Amino acid sequence: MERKHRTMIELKNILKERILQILGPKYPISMHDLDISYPPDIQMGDLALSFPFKLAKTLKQSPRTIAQQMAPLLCSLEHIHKVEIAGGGYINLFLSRDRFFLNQLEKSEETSLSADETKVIVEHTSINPNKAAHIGHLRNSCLGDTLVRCQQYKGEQVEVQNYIDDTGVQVADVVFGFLEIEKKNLKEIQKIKGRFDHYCWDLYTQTTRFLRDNPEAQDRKADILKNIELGKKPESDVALYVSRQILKAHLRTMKRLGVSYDLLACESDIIILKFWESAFNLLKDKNAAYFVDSGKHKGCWVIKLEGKAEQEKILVRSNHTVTYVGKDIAYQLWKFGLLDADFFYEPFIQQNSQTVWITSSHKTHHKKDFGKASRVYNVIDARQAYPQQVVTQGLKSLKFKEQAEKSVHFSYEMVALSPKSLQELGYNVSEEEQDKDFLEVSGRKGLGIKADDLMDRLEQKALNEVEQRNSDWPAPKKAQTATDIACGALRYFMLKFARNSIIVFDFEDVLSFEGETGPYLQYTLVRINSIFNKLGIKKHAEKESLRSDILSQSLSLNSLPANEQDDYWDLVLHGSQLDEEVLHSTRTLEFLHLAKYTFNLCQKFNAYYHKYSVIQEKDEKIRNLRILIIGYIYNILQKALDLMGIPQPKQM
RNA sequence: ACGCCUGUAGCUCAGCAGGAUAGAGCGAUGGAUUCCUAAUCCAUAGGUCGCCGGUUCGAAUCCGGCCAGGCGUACCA
Repeated sequence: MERKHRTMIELKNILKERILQILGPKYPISMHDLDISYPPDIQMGDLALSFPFKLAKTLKQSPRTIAQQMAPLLCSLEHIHKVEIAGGGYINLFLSRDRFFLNQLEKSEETSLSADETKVIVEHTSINPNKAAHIGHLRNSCLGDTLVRCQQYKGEQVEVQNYIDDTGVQVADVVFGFLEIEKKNLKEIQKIKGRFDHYCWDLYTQTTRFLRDNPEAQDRKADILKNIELGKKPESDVALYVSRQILKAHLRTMKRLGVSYDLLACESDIIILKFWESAFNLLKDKNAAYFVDSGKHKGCWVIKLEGKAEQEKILVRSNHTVTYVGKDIAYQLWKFGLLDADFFYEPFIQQNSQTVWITSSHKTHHKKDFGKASRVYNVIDARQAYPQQVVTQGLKSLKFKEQAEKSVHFSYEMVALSPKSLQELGYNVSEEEQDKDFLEVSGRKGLGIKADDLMDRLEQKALNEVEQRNSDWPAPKKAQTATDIACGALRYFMLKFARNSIIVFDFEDVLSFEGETGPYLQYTLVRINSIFNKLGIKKHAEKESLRSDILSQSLSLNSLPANEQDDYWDLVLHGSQLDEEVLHSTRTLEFLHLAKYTFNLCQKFNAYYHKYSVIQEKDEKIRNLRILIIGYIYNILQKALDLMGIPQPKQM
């Protein structure tokens, strides 16, 4: 009986099983050898088998000879209409094109992926709530949000958390600035007009400078930090106000990118609810943490790093305060449901139709079930690899082996600034800095590009482009389209690089809407939309009914002109690989695969679009086939853009 | 000093669980607008895959060494 495949992944699995059945009894071949890849050129075949190379040694025959013996046996494979030997010993398979395409069209709404976990937590964004978000934070959120979308697409239940360090040193700095430099009380702070996060951006820089020039003020700052932790007024009230205001600003910024969260987990609640005490008890019980009574760490509680002789990391300082890593171990334990402590929750804001929850230290009437994940991703930049390793070590030392393995530091490199872009921003670049390839973004120094400023600039540029092309549109439509394009441009930009590639920020690159960019992808979708519009089809239901009309007729790609057949087939084949790319991206945590796949699909489509007209085509069979392929690509493209969080304007 | 990462076209980057002729965008040059929107498409030029050695039928990809750059190794986060 014929087995239907929903996607290329499934077809490959079906083929692998069958090949193993056929060749297994005669040759020493395993599932592992049976990797099915793609030939470099569609003329050479649709799928490629390279296992003859792997068998050459054991069989003491040339790969080509082996391929020649095997090829005839594979001719009977379902879905395959031709087998060829190529190169030094490849076996290339040609699919039955009509059958494959019809199968794809029938099953286009399904995926072949499935969940592996009971619950996945992704923590991302986690910006210190003391200043405006900058481009480095945007990279974090774009990567994190794409991970979330891909995991959901795969079928996982995903919970998105954003960690709010509302009692940390950075918040204390700004509180110091307000109280000691500006001499403002809470009421006066509340009266500040304009973008509060941008105000604090400057104040933070000013404070850093002040503290550098006035070392004696450090005592007062330490005092502030302590009072924030202890909940003493007025410092703690100011800290709370500042951190909540900035948090709201961050959420607004991220909303512009289509990024949202399920839970905002606050460090202040971790402290009040004594998460650390619970974790500390566990660590002490199992001798995972121990007290040091001599040497440079005298008086501290530390944890040992596995495999690294003499390496220990401080969890509790000699003044009895807990380090960030210590609190993070407690938080990580809680995420896995391993801690004998829990938060309370209350709604923080409504975003679209979704409630964003925040932790609370007071009992509330809301019954929520956050945490208890079976896998956790922490989206944190590469410079924090070491503390992240300590967090995982905490789990390991407590013998939570499985959880340690499923604690993933989703690491990515920073966004840096070129000396050139710094000059564009009006900074004085020193000679020493001039010679560097890039300079690190520094919130402390105020060195960086604020996320909102960049978004504003992108939107302005997009608006100019929209004006040029569609001057007759109503203003709100122009504005919305510009917003969509700006978001698409930024999100694609953040995804197109490998994680461990440092992005040296350049305005020209980000502001580009041509070539390998988000707007290129959006434009491709707009073009397809436009064809449907001209065909008089605007609604999804109309598209579906046209599709089923066409599908009810007997169709064959052979009806297409000879030169078109391969171009058409190339689109079909490429389009079928979305799930494979999502899986690949999710496994490697490299979403550039998905990005580049989508870009590639658009390139192929745009070339096709240019060569073959749908509306002008007189031959009904050909026209129908073209309608099918553009609808097919449209669906795939929509899914791909959704996964990357790239908005889909109807026109542009 | 140790640990991790990076070095591929003029520039920015893919490709690295070994596999067919090393790709894309930008930039450069030359073309396409009786058009389903040129935010597009087509063509041309451009490479010692940092260097040396090793493993292999086969190395940009794996291993070792060297060179260059970055990041990290806080009682910061």
